[in-house]
Amino acid sequence: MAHLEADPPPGISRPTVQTVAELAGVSVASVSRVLNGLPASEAMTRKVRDAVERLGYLPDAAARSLKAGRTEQLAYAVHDVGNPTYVTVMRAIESVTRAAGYRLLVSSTDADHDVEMSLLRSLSQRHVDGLVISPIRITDEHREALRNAPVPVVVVTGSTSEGLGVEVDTVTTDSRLGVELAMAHLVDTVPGRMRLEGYRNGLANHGLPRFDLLVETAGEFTYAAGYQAAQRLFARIRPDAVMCANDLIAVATMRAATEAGLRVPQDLAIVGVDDTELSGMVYPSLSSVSLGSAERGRIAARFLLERIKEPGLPHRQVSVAPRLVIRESSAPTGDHGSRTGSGQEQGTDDR
Amino acid sequence: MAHLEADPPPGISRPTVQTVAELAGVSVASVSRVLNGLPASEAMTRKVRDAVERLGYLPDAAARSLKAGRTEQLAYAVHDVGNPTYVTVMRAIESVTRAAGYRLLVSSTDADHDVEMSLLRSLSQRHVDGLVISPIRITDEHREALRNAPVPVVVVTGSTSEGLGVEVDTVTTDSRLGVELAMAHLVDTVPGRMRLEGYRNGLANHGLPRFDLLVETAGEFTYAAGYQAAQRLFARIRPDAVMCANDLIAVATMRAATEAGLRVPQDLAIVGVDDTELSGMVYPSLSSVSLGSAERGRIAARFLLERIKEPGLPHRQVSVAPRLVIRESSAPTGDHGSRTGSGQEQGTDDR
DNA sequence: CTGAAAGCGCTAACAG
DNA sequence: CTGTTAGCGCTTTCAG
Repeated sequence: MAHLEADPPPGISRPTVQTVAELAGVSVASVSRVLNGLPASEAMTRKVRDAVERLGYLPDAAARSLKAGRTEQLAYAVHDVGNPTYVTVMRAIESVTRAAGYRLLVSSTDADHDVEMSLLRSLSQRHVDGLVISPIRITDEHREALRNAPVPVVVVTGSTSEGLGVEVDTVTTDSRLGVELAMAHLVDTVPGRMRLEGYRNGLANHGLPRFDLLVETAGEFTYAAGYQAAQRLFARIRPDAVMCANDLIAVATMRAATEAGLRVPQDLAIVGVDDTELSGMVYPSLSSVSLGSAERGRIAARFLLERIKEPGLPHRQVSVAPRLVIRESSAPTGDHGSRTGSGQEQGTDDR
Repeated sequence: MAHLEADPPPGISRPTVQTVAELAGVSVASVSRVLNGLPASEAMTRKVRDAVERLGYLPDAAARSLKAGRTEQLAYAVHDVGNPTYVTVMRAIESVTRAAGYRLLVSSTDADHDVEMSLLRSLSQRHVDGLVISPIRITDEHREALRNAPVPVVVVTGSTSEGLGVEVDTVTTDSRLGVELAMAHLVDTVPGRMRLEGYRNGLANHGLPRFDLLVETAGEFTYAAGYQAAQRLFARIRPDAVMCANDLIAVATMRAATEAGLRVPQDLAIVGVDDTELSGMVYPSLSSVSLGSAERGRIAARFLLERIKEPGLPHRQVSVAPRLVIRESSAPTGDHGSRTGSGQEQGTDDR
């Protein structure tokens, strides 16, 4: 790589303010002014725009950022872009930040811890003006990186933050409460199928004794893992209801149930968590605990923008209330279908 | 958490190489060398690392990019991050580019043309070293922007490129051929349900006369649009098979069919397009035309990396062969369930 | 209203 | 092996 004057093989190096200024016969300062909409004479403006047009000039973002100290970009770092939960959060963040003139970049770490850390570090190295991150769990390394981050960071999680241990803005939700809502619903609205007393006692005495197999999938919130766990479960017992850790697992459980000869919801009620777009698409549609993804995203975005504007702000931690969205998969009556289901969201779009 | 000298809230500016050099009692050049792993003495290395540690120093990406001319970042611009097709492409791009040491940023334009253009322009302003874009359709503005782009761009589309009209690397697939495969499959494997002769004639004479209602949804490749179109369709006729423009629409059609009292596949065969992750999740699982998303992503990534390395390369356009993946929704026999379906991908993971 | 000039933070020659 | 120095491309005082 002979580096010398760059590498303009067939091409002369791309134009700079310099080039534009020369072609326009004005100073670089004037070019900059025109480009940034600062006061300039009619003639000047025309000359500069002309030159810009002719050269196909585009300002260099790196140089501009260096000087300005801002990039006009924000980032959202997630484990898995494919997960519908993050999609909902992301859309919310984006709509808020875009309105404020920022571009949102999404970066996926694919559940790799090292990648996540390197991302957290490098993205915050002023490639962006701020960062929203949805980590699965917070390690000491995270804490360290968050503390050092030269740009504002907001953490969005789906589960209650167990006292993050760092001073950061945090938006969480009480997923435990959400699951409780779902449990109450299952117990109350699906009577006759469930041995209520034993169930309640079991819950009280040993935690969730009949869910041990599903617990095996913890940490792997994927369709595949859910499907296998559900198969194992149905090979052993025929439960009356299954509470799944997320929608992907719930949908997988629905399939496994059908294959095992269980009808949903007549024989088996199923509830998922996250209230993703998926829940309204499957048949029967899936009851799910909404963790307020859209709302969390919106709040996170607002927090981030506010902190960018005013870095000294005290750190805030809010928790969004979970909400149970009942659909066909746990409908009280065996009759599901045209009555309940259009497959569309009913009411607010706040997932 | 008093952090020593970090955390100057009302704040002294963040540390620079300058600061580090002073604290370490060495020159800025030495700091840079140590940080970039260039030859340095043991003692020097220690001193610098020490100072870096104490200051919590992180290099400024903008400055580095400005100097180096590279950002080590690539971007993938899509209309809708929520669409599973793009997710597959994205994963493929990322795994290739990450191996080459680049970070991938995803940017969603939410089907907004203006946003897409502004994104295309600004992202390519050297915020990234290269760009993959999946536009829905190419306008003159696109052509203009692509022509001017100061960084390499690769276009990935799902449909055959109608001669893009610009010199760019392009990765497409012959979706028309894909649909033909699906049509042949539907006609051949679902006999007895279909009035073959009339159907074939109809195809030959008038295009796809019985699909007019679905055609209404063109341009809106969403679940909601698909659901409504399917409802309209089933209110008018009871088709033997429906070929849907993508998986989202197909899944919506499945629900509408069920609600209309049509069993899938016994009464109605359904085939989607894109072979997304969704296709294996729904019940019955969805037959779908694979447009080779993963492969397209991989090729696009390779093209981009190669062009970054060697800008003078001639522009390439490749087309990936489509492939029909038959699942339950169009299974030849009315018997579906445990036989066909695990809900898992069978064979290659090449969507 | 416009031009000259001083850097933003970093890397890469070039000397020493 | 280490320090000095000249910019990368742009914005922004400060004079004119």
